[in-house]
Amino acid sequence: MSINKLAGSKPITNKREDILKAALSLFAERGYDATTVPTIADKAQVGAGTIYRYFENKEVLVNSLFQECVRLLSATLLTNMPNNDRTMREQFHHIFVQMSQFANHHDKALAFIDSHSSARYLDESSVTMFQDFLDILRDFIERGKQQQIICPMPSDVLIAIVYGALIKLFKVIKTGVVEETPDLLLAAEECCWNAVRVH
Amino acid sequence: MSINKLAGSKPITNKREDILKAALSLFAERGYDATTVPTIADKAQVGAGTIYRYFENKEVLVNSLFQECVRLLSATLLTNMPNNDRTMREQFHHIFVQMSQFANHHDKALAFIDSHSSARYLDESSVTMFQDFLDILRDFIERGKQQQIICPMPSDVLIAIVYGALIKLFKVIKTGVVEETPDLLLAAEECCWNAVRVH
Amino acid sequence: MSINKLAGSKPITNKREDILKAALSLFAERGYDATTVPTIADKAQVGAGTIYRYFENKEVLVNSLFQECVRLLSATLLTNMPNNDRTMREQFHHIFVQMSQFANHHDKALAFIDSHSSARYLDESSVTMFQDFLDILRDFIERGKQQQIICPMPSDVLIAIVYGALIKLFKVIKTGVVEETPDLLLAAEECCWNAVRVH
Amino acid sequence: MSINKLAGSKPITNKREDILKAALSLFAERGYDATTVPTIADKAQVGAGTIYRYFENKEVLVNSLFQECVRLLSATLLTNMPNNDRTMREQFHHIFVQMSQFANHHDKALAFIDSHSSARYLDESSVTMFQDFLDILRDFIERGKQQQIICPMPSDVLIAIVYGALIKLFKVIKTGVVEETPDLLLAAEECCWNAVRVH
DNA sequence: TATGAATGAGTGTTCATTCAT
DNA sequence: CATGAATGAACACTCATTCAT
Repeated sequence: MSINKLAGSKPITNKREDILKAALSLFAERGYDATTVPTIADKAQVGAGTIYRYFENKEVLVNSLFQECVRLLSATLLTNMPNNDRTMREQFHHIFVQMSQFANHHDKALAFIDSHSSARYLDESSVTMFQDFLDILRDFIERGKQQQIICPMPSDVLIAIVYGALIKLFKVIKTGVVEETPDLLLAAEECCWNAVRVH
Repeated sequence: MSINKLAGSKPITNKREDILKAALSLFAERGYDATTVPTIADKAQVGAGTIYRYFENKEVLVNSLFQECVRLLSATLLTNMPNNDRTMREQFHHIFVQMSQFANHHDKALAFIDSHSSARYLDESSVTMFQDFLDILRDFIERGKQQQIICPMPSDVLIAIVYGALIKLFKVIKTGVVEETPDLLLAAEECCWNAVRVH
Repeated sequence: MSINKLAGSKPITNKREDILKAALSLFAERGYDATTVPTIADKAQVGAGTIYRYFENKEVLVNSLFQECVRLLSATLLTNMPNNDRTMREQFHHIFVQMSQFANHHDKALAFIDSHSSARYLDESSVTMFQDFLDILRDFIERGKQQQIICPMPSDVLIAIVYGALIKLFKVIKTGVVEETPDLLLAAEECCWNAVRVH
Repeated sequence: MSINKLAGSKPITNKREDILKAALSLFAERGYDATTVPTIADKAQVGAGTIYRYFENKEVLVNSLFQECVRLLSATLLTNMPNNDRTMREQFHHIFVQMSQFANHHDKALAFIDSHSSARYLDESSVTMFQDFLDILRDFIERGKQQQIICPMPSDVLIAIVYGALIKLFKVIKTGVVEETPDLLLAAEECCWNAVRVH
């Protein structure tokens, strides 16, 4: 029996996961079109043909990966999300902290999501899932507007501002240009909050 | 005399411009790697070989285009830039308005610049030119910090927040999801300003 | 077990060999620049991409082929080369006979070697290997000069004369313009020997 | 009036000659297929289109050049050719000397002729003209055989031997590997003569 | 007459995908 | 299940040739 198997259980190394991890890293760094399937196979330490056992083709792979990343991001945002008897500011703090955690724990996932979120090869399911993620922000924004704590502007505009700011913020932190300290994060969070709150 | 010529001047239809325009549109929409040279040629209504009379290869083309776009964006930002005896808020208004104008007048240039600004095929000159653009924002930010009008945070972080917000903001406006009205722009400008100013 | 396999051995049809054989035929007949890679692939009965699994590019292919041909020619010349206690004439007989055998057994190799031996795309290794072949002739010539059996002239000149004569001789025989008989070969050998020996 | 024109006469610089000269140099050095028409135009200092005023296409150009070179070589060989009351040896001396002169006076013509004499793009007229040149050697050889001064072998074989030797000989001299002195030429001539004469 | 910008068919090469093992 | 050799369509790029000037 293979050393990789325990009787009746899953293999210790999961090839599907290896492939997704390799693809994430490469898609995030070079983009979908500049990443070849054999390169993914090399990085995942599997044969090129093996990728086609788990994903019908390259487009299915990128959609699977996108959905997995977005699902995880949404799940992260929703984890322990304070309910509505907490202040909007506390809820925003939660969003910011969870985004930050996601950026830290899933190395290139945020960059991958952002750079691929309007790609021509995303299928309906991927687009929907990304909208579902944005809807988490939208819900927050709209509740804030109802409570007259967040600016009375079209939600899409407010989402764009805060999402755009967060994406570039975590990107610049990731590059190491600035040191990530608790104080810095708190200050940046305050900036983003100031962008959307009523003054 | 040909209708295409004015005495002593260049031809009215400039193939180099046609190629750049077609490339901008395609690179912005599909990305560099997914855009084929023949497709650019078709859209520019020139032969495929003609592109190589004007640009040594595809990489030179994308760099030329990138530099031309960034140069124009920087020039737009600097046009009639109020000098330092105007308030920071007035200066920010100028930046915001000029960015908005650029987004309106140069259809896909902002999206192209943002999605290609950290591409592996950008040459040193392109990278420098993009840094020069960011330095316009940086100068503004740093003068604001000196005057204690802008938050005392690392400039790179503040640039990321405001640049990220602006990029996604003009993108969502461009898509037509929200109607671009003077009031909306003023409100959005205020949001972005609130993100970075001292409270 | 497949008919194409013998236990522990390579497949009976070797694609690398097929490609080299097809390339030899085409390069010899039409030259390097007039031979397209797809044409080689067709003749070798492989896909165009397959050639690039075995050779990095067309230049590597032509160099590999050149080296293989020259190595084989040198090996043929050196096979059973009589040692120095045989007369120069006997040694020359051996050279002539082996060249003739090579021309007969390796259909277009001699023409290919000659027409490509000063090509701009030959790499250092190919050039060296061809010099090594010429050095076999040079060694012979110089031993002959020492023994005052071969004309006291610059070796390069003598090599040119005898190599030039042999090349065109085997080419005309190959074309079938003249019938190759043992007598003809012996007479031609005598001609070539007379060109360089002392009278 | 142009400085290049004298009333009623030909232009001082003849573009057709310039093109042929440039083509000879490039074809001899890199071969027909590796030489581009624009490169010839550059070297000839004419526009690319100009070449097509003088030659219908690239194949017509190479055939015209080939024929001009071979015609000149034949003419050189026949110049002052001693008639039949001179000895065969004297006639061979003439052939050798004239070939040597041709190699010296027409820089790359001999290399060009040899490397292109069996090219697929030569037309009937070119092939005939090259045969006519070989027939000069053939006539000499056959007269020598009749007089039992030259070996009683197929003329094609003897031609191959002496022509092959001469080609490589003048090539090695041209490269400058050996210094061309009158003595060297006389000795080399003797070698070539020994190859074909009866012993 | 001479030009060289423009062309598009054809080149060398890559890569998503298949399938025999 | 897993593989990677093999494929051929599609790519970036070149160049013989044309034609408006």
